[in-house]
This record gives sequence, structure tokens and C-alpha cells, in this order.
Amino acid sequence: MYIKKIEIFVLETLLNTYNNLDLSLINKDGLLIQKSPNSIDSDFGTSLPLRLAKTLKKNQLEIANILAEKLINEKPDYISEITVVKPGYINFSINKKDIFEILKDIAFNENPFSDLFNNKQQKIQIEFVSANPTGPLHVGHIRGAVYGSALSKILSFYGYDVKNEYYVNDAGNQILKFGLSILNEILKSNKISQSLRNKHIIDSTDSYKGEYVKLLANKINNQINLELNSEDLIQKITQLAVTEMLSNIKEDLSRLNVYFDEWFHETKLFEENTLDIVIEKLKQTNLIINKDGATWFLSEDLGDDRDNVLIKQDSSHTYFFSDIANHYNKFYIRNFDKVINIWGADHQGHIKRTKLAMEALGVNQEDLEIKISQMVTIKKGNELVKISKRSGEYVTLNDIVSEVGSDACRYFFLSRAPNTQLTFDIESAKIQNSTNPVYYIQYAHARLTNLIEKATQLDISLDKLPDLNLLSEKEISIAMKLIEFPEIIDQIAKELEPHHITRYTHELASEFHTYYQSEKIIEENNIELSVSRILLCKAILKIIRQCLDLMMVSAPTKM
RNA sequence: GCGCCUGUAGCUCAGUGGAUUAGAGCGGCUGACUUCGGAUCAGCGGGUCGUAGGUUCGAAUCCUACCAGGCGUACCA
Repeated sequence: MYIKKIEIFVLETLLNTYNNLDLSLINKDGLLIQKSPNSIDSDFGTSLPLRLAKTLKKNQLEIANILAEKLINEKPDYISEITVVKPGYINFSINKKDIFEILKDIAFNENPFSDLFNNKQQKIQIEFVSANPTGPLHVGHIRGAVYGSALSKILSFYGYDVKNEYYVNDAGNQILKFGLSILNEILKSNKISQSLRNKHIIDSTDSYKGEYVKLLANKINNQINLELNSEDLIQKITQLAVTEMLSNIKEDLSRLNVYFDEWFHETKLFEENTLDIVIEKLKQTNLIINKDGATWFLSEDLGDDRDNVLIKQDSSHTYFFSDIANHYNKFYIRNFDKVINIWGADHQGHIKRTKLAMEALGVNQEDLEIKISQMVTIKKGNELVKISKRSGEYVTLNDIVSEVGSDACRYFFLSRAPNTQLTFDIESAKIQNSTNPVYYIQYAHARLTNLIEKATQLDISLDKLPDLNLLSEKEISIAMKLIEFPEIIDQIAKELEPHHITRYTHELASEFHTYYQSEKIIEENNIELSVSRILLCKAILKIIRQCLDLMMVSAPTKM
């Protein structure tokens, strides 16, 4: 974590030099310490003098020189050189000895970077996927599943106590419609007598279609008694169908390595009267009124576009209401310190009102994070595919995972920022399967494993003390890349966007492949050098394996 | 109409106000081991960063307007 260390060092020196400086003027210009670009012969740099020129009413270069002089006087051991570069950058080079120490730490230590990845004492819940159990997961759900599971993994690696949650909407109109669709399908069977058919008359104009409804109907058919009255029958069917759907969903998700700690059912909120508790609390805030026979939450007063109904004229509750209750449960019954929701883009309009309602209930704004996993546009060649549960036009998660494989699938979705729409071409998915960059990374992992295996056989083991001074510039620059790893994790934990790890891992793999091709790493007549190189390779292997693990992608030793 | 998101190479996408030349992968073209794994490596070609203004010492990045696309805008979930 050189960036943080240098930042603290620079800020201290700065405040000693100019003691009544307003730091807020500096911060708006982005990161204070940045990695030097490749064309520059140093490791890190700061543009601080450029930012200060106006406030201090001094020449940029002059400030840089004054500051650099102070910095050099106070220079800590890990920095080897501090230079001033036009038009006013101060650059830092890292001491090789310090790099070697960290490199050894990565290679030998069970938990390198332990100061960063320690226990954070914060209970975080992350809710994702949460698709209605009225149909199989489709290709669009893969994105949310991959995003949520990777984020969760990385946050818990970072030291938080993280729980994964799937919220099951097992109440309400869509569920009822789903049950009716199944009953409708059952009644179509010619084994059913006319009298029974007449007993249960249903409106099927708006029902769920698709092959899975028929399969489900078949499966449920012999577990029910059609002599029941319609209401009881539909309840029974719905219950069976939801259970069955959920078990399919679990199985689908397991194929992507996605697991949940809790499957939280909406019906539980009713069993525990959470909605009643919530409405009482909200009434105390004077944000509830009755109008036109319905109960409203006055979100417009809090800055939303409009007010929202909680209890409808027919005294049933809205989705919004049970969602508030759901969040109430997370914060006040189960006592999570922080909740992260990953919602599909079609829920983007709910963010504001949900946050407002939770704030009204006393939740701090920053403790409820709602991230959007944007729409996936699906193409088949040049043709757009519209996914619709009702119409039955469908590309399931299963189809895609079977075709492309979990690793390639996870990597593809993980490598895009969650907030941008992306196009998934099913036709090229097969091609993606053979050209997906994930194999490049896995290949590096396999190569490294075998290389180290070979070194062990040749008795080039690390208990012969490596002399890292033998390493070349190229090798040291790979070591610097390894040291970047915790910065990436830190960034992901702050932004809650895990896609940075794919780029980082790919870059690291690329540096290794290039290195591997350009040098014969194990030189049998130069054991000293080989030992040092193998130490570097062990460290690379360790970080690549760690990254694959965090992406929940397999790390094969043979391909 | 209003709200949120997006527009970067032929395609799919990275890019935290900072460094003479804006980066990857795929596709295209040219090459490379008698060697630790060729699922690799070296190279070439490809860009009005949607458009126009503005702020700034400095803008793909911030602001405004416009153009284009997606999603939302229910007493559905």
C-alpha cells in the first residue's frame, strides 16, 4: 500500500511547510498520489504543486522544489529517490530492498497484507438476484448473480462479516397469477373430467407461458386434490410450485458457484407482523396520511417525485410497503450495520423512495447502498432477443452456462462495470468460450504451478536463501504489480464494483507470460538466480490464485 | 414531458481531473522455440473519446445545452 503511505508522508510534510492550508482545495482534483505512467522513470508521483500554485500564488516548479527539499530531508527508508519533474510533479521511486521484503512476505506469509485484510467488525448484508420464483433464471440474472457473489467474496476477504441474501417474493399478485397459470395447465390435461374442469373456472388471458409451466404442472398434478375448493387448491398449487421453482433456482445458481446464506421469504414479514410495526413507526414521523381510502407515505415532502401508496383501497399492501418492512427487518431485527442491494435496472425508480423511507425510520443514508446491475441486451447474431416470462421467449441461465461454462461466463460478466449496459451475443458466446481471456489467466496459473513443481524436483527450493538483488528491472516491475494487489481490493471495497479485479489479474498474467517467454526462468547452472526467480514466481502464483478465488473462477493446474 | 443510466478502435469493453503517443480482448495482417506447456510471445494496422460550448495550469473524466440509445415514470411485483 505505497500510495497510502506516500500520501500520509506528503500531507504531513505539506502541513509542516504551509501550516494554515485548506486541504479541501486539493482533494477535489482526484487522487493525490498516483502511479507513474510507463514513460516516466519513477514509481509514484503527485501533482500537488500544480494544484497549489494558485492558492499559494507561487510558481509551480518553485513549490515543487521547496516541497521536494523538505520531503528529501524526511525521506523514509522505503523511498529511494524523490525528484521534481516539469511542469511541477514530485516523483517517488521505491527502494528495492523494501520491494524485496514485500515480495518475500507474499511468497512465504500465509496472510500477506494482513494489516489491510483484518477484521472490520462490521456486519454487512448483500442482497442480490432475488428474482421472483415464477420462472427459471434467465441470462439477465447471471449478471446480478456474478456481480453480487464476487462483491460479497471480496468484501469478506477484505475483513467484513458478510452474509448473502436472496429475498423471495412469495406473496402478491404475480405469485397468484403463477399459481393460476399452473392450475390452468393442469386443467387442460385430458385426464381431467369435465365436471372438475367446470368446478375451477379461471381467467387465463394473462398467464405465464413457456415449457417450464407445463413441466411444473405435470410434476404437481399428482400431489394435489382437485376436489378441493378453488381457493384452497390454488394456495396449495402455488406453494408447491414456488418450492419447486426455488429448488431449480438454487441448482442453477450453484452451477455459477453462487450460494446464499439466507433465503428470506416475504411471507415471513407477515408472520412476524413486521408491516404493522413499520406503519406504527412511520405514523410517528407524520409522513402517513389516508387519502381516497388508501394509506400514503408522503415521500414528496422528502424530495421524491410523488407520494406512494402503502395500503391500497382494498386494504392489501403494496410491494413498496413490504419492501420497507423487508429493510426494517434487515436493520432492526437482524441488526446489520450495512446493507447492500443489487437491483436490476428496472428497479432503478425505487431507489429514492426506499432510501427516503428507511431514513425516516432512522437508518443512516450511507448504511443502505443500492447498486444497479444494468440491463443485458441479448443478441443472436444481429438479431435482438426480447426476454419475457409471460410470452415464454426465454434464454435461460442454464442454456448459457451449459454452452459457455461457468468460468468463462463469470469472467465475461465480471469484467464489465455493473452500471453500464452490455450486449451479450449468444452466437459469439461459443466463440467466447474458446477465446475468453479467463483461459489466459488460468493458463498462467497452470504454467506457474508446473514451473514451481519442476523447480522443486530440481531441488531449487526456497530454503536456499534467495538473493533478490539478482533480479532484473523487468522482474522488479512484476513485483511492483504484485504489490498493487491490495490497492485494487481497497478500491473495490470502496466503490463496490468488482470489475477492476479482472483487468488487474489479466495484466498480471500478461506480464508473467511475457516474462516466461523472454527468459528461461530455471537455469540449472545458476542456482542462485533460479532460486530468486522461483521466489518471484511463487508470489505471482499466490496472487493469481487469490484473484481467481475471489472471482470464484477455478484455478486449474493442467489445461 | 420528467427522472436514472449509457455513448471511447470494425465488434465487445477498461480508463480514480494529471505526464510528449487515450488502453485491453476479439476480429484482420506479419513474424517467433531443436528450450521450463504454442490456450504463449513479438510486431503492424485501426480513434473528430456522440456534437457544441464552458470551467481549469491541465478534460474521455467536471458543468451546460443539444443529438442518439436503454430503463423507469401503477392503489403490478
